[in-house]
Amino acid sequence: MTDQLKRQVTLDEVAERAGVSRSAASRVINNAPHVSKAKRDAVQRAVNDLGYVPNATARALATQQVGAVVLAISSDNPQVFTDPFFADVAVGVNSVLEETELELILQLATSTRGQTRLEQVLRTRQADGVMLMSMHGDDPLAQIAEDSDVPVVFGGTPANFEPRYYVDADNRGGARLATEHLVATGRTRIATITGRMDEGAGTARYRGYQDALAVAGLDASRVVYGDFSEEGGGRAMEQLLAEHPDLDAVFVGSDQMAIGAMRVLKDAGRTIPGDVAVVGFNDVVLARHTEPPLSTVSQPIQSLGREMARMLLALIAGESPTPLILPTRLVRRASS
Amino acid sequence: MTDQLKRQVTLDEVAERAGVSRSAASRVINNAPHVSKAKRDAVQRAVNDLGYVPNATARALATQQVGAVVLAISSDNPQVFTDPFFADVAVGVNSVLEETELELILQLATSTRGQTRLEQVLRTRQADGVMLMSMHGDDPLAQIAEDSDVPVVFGGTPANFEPRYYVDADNRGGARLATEHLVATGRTRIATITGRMDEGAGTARYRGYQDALAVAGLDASRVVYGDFSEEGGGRAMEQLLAEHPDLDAVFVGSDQMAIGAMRVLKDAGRTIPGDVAVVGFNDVVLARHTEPPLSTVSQPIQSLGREMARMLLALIAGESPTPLILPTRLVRRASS
DNA sequence: GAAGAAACTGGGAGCGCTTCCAGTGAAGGT
DNA sequence: ACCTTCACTGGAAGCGCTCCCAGTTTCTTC
Repeated sequence: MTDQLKRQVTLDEVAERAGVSRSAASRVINNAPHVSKAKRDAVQRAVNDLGYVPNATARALATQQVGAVVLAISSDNPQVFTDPFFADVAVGVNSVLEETELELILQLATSTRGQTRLEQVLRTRQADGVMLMSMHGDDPLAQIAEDSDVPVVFGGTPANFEPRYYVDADNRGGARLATEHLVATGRTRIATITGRMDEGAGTARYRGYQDALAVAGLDASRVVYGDFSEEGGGRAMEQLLAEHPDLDAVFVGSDQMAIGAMRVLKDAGRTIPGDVAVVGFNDVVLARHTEPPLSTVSQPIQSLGREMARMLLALIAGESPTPLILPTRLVRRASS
Repeated sequence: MTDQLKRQVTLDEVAERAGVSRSAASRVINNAPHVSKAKRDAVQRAVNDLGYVPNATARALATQQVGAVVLAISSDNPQVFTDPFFADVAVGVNSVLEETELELILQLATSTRGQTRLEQVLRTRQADGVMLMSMHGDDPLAQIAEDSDVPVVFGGTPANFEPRYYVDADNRGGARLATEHLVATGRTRIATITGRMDEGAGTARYRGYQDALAVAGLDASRVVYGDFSEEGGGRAMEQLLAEHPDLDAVFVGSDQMAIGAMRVLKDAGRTIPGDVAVVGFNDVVLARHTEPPLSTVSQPIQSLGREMARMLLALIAGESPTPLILPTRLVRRASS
């Protein structure tokens, strides 16, 4: 950081050097029409000579467009972003944003301050668009976002609330697939550990479980409500074992919880999949490495990010995209 | 996105309602001196009544400060960010930025476009500061960043290049710890699989390995160069086995590679840690769940992010912080 | 060759905020 | 009572860029 902050080259200087007006220079920068070839070239040359790069801030002020969108994770847990899930989403989002001029602002709205800031962005258009993830059912931000003037697309859906624009994975379908698979392999006393019931993913997966058992005519009452965490999964499994010692399979609402559950199962002396089959959801890297490797439902996470970004772009362009539900598929491994 | 984009409340409106000049209003917003208590209160009230929120863009233009810093990951691999490592760094960075007014821009400079953009940010001060991660030795961005007018702090260091401001983990010390541990447990034919040798982390860990063996008076020639990936680790292990079938331990430059190496080891019929002890580096979550659980060197990743942010803040404030090296520690598990 | 259309061109008014500066008046000192 | 001193105050000049608009030039077409 030297002191001689060499002043930025401005449009005026470019215009002067090219011998044209600032308006003309601006036009060629934004390649708008109504500039003669000669001037266009002159400006082009001046730009190169001077190494001119437009000042994004000034442009933003003049055009009333920020030139940035935010990817927001709203949660009470500062560590959520630590979930590899989000990194994947971010990669997807980035891949499509990279083709545009838009910056990606990361808002981990995990403290009150963060929430407030996100709220202000939503209310006062401090970004051209917002992608909102991991909303809990009663998060007031959901409604604020829905009412906002700035384009918002949800990633996943809160329970009890269907946003206008969202992209989600087919949680219900995936859960049904998983449960059907358990049925098909001869299990009859199939339990489930759900995710948080105030998140769409939690309830949808539970419904998928119910769907499959209803069709098969099996009892769907072996359920314990979990919280998506590994420890929570362990606790839930203990409770399940206590209340339904006869179970021969369990569909778990997330891989994290499934890992906790498997540990408890093993500690209790049950073999997997001999005594009880386990299938999770998400297909995190870890699932491949557990003992035994975990059967799970895989969702295209990077695609989710990509589609969110695309949908947001469409919204910004003034279109009205329809919500998107991405397919999930069963990945069968040794635990079932 | 309704059409009635209710125009934003401006400072002028606040001033008018409070019956003061715009200058005065501006002063109280930025709580600068030279405003009487009476006016201050009046403005305060107007702000609340109107729900005024300053326009960040306009402010940025006037103050010549962007109000945002970027966290950049420069790499040729679009998937790098998928490494849970970065998510952790981001969480750390966010935790300190949350206390400030600064936005966090994520730059996954993974394509040519991305690199170019990052370069422009660096050259034309489109951000108040930059945190740069995962630089390869010959990445031209390193030099550009170092010469830039905008404050830059490096996360980790490229090989052959010591940036002015950086925070890094004590890779060499950690590697030495790991290797000493192998020595202490009676191993004598200790091999290593290195990381990419154009990254500081790669070379430093290799040196740590050499340090320990030199002190112990053991042979340090059983080395194969890896690339930090799981497959690369597997290939490296195969080569090691072929060239040094007598090895009884291997220090691997990253957990990812260690996982690949363990698979190859098992496939080759060697028991872990019976025949050969394995220790990795990073302590990714996965390390806890491998079979057997992987001994590894843990580094405080979130702290790294936090310290990078803090250092950047200091730089922006005009201070001259000194580089920081964070401690690493050995986590002993069943693989050694 | 004249009229009308079409394509350029540059002046200037902002976008919303900060900040310099000259001016005002009250408080303090002698 | 007079002169400083100093906290206020608001007007005005930008920050760098976009874009409307009126004026000018060039091109068509009879």
